[in-house]
Amino acid sequence: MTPPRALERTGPVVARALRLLEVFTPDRRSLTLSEMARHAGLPVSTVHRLTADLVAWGALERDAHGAYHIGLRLWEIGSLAPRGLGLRECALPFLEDLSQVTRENVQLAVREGTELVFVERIAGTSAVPVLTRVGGRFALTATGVGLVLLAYAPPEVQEEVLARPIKRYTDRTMITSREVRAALADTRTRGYAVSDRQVTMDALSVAAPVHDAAGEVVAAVSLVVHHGVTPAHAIAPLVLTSARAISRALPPTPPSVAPPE
Amino acid sequence: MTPPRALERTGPVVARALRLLEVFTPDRRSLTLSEMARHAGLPVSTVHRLTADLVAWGALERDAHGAYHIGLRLWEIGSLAPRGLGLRECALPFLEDLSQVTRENVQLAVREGTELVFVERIAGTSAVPVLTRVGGRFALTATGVGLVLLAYAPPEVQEEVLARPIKRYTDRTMITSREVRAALADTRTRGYAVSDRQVTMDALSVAAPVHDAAGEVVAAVSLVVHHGVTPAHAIAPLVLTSARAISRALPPTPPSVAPPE
DNA sequence: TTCTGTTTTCCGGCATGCGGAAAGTGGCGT
DNA sequence: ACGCCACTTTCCGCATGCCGGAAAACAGAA
Repeated sequence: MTPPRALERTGPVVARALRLLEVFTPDRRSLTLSEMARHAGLPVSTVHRLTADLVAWGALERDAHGAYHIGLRLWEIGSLAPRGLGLRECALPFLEDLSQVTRENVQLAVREGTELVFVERIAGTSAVPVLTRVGGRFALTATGVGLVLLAYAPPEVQEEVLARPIKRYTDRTMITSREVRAALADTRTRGYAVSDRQVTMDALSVAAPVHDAAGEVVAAVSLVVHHGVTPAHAIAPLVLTSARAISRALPPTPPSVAPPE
Repeated sequence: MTPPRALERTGPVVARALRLLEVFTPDRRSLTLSEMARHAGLPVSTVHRLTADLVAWGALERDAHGAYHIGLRLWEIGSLAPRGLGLRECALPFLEDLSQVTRENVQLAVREGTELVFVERIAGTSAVPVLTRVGGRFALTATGVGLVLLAYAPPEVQEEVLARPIKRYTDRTMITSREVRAALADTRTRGYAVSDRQVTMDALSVAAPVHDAAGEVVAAVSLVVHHGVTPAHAIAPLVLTSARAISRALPPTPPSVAPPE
């Protein structure tokens, strides 16, 4: 049924325990002991022992039916992540301005390895439905924010992403690495990225980079509007301005250079 | 200088690694290796080894200066906590209504052991300054949300909280367990709690319980207004209504009965 | 330069995690 | 009612892999 996952049951250390947290995903927020064991590729008795520790600390919680969930404690600690809530708090006022003015969707994302993670998303009142979730992941190749983050990512990351087959969402989604490379070049020269009907057929998004004090691109903001109403170049100044404002509001300490992979 | 922390360096297991995450707090979001060791009460070499694992997984990140931070990965996983982002997502629309109508502060909190954790906080445009942070902790005895959560908490928890000395914020803060007991009783009979100048001298908060499908109190909502403008009983219906609406919006599965302590 | 407070590496001993197996639990279909 | 099956929990002996002192490599500050 559920692919039991190719597993190297070799157990460095804590890695084992962390593997148990990884099995929770946006669409699997609740798991039983044996489900966890299956998904993590670990023997049940081992999982039983480890979960006991995790529950004792509050990283996991157990409900009335005996199923495990991610615990509040973990959320609490997680909310201290500079690139998570920290970034969100800095950016929020500006994102709200952007949202109020345009009544459209605003998104804030950072890169994590070869994917992106949405840190905030404000739904405009009359906005296009988008398929994103705060804390959710997405490919770097299709969205506006993704193109920005990829355009300014280290070359190794770009190569790794381009080497793999590219996910298609609509029949306008770029699928050859040639197309993507061109889009990345455009992004760098213009200073902002455009994603026209790449993810859904009714959305157009324009995204701009957020820099830290050291000049590194640490995040990307985007505005997602209905396709065909306003041209991208008309939206761009608005997004660029917000991105600059956020950059200026970031704390002087570099928000950390994460070792990806 | 920094209290090196009374430590039982006895090392069950994973507990050790989790202890390393605990050393991060809202006002200490960035720590060096040896600071972590000191605060966790563990030998440096042990910490060095463990952090390596944590960094490899993404629970911690390391910045240019070699300092450690909570990693984005942890935030990501943490955002799957039903009592964290999950709850927030259910409640947000209602909280926003409440905020828009009153232009005051709205707060959503859950109980964790003998304290409360703020899950969301919306700052009204003309609102009283409050000293709370999303993801932050607070005593159960002073705020409106706290009284609600305590009023419906299991007796052991109530006793434990009342047995300890009660923290004072203003000279109107209740400090005897007798006073608090009375307030809890009032809360239960009225169905909502009032905190009048208990935390700051210019704020009045009214809070109501949020129930899950099983009828358990799982969270509390509150409205924080300027003291002296509107009487509490005039605000109560608004808060009660919102709390009911949120209760109805919660998923049928009980959001988990956390083993506290 | 020297000195103090780091971070990193190394390694031998033994504590501790490991996981198979068997006992305990519960839900479901017949 | 019964027995079946899949799940959870407990137990225990083996050897794995963690543990942390000590010393080396490093980085600033005086």
